[in-house]
Amino acid sequence: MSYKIKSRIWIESEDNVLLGEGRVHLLKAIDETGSLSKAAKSLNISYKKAWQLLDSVNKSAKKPVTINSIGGKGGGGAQLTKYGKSLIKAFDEINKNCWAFLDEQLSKIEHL
Amino acid sequence: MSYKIKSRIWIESEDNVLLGEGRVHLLKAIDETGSLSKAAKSLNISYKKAWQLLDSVNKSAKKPVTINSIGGKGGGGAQLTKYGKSLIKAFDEINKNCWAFLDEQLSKIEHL
DNA sequence: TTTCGTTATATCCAATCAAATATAACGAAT
DNA sequence: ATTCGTTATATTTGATTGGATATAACGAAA
Repeated sequence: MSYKIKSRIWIESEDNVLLGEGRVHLLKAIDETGSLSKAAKSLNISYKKAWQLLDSVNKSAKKPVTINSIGGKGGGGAQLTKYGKSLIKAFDEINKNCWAFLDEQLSKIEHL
Repeated sequence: MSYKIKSRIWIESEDNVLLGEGRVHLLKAIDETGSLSKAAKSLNISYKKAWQLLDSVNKSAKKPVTINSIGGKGGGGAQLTKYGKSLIKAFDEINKNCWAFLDEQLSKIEHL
């Protein structure tokens, strides 16, 4: 049984985490459900945690990543901005490339 | 001010963490000081944490990474094995390559 | 103006994690 | 035998984290 190489990448802004794997999952769930509370339920995390993550994302980003509305039809909701979608796309691509890169590096430890 | 990409890589064996950045730092300090307690002090971590890390490393590795001795001249000590040194070398190289790789990926977010 | 489901926030409690402390076991040297 | 500094381990305390709960604010629609 050989060793495996694992990795985590994330994007920072002024030493604050902007996007990591968990945050991207949350943003994708918001995009699918249209609300933060439904996204939290779909990910089986508490609303509190989801809200804290989203708040941190929007505070770290240069431009809004979601538009959140309170009240009104359906009680309100959250929507990804175009900017948010482009951030997710960039993260996913870099992350995928990183995995592929590390796969190539496996040869450096297969003899150990 | 632009975003930054950060990363962490680690090597796993049977779903146990074998080597990460912290563990590599500890092993290098052991190599320099010849003892686990001195290594812990030099890294400003508790002996307990250092011991737990080293124990986990040696339990996850296929072959011993350190040889630990109790009692005797100087009270005992810990020494890196050749195998441990080769693991560190491989980790460092892969990690360095990963940083360089992610530097190249920066162009994918510099417009965001 | 009442209803509704949501965002936003505070509070409390449990659980997990880290630090600090204490102590035994060890073996070469004296 | 005693000393010494180390490895190895348990215990306790404190800090941080996360979950659960409660509640206010909101605004469109009925």
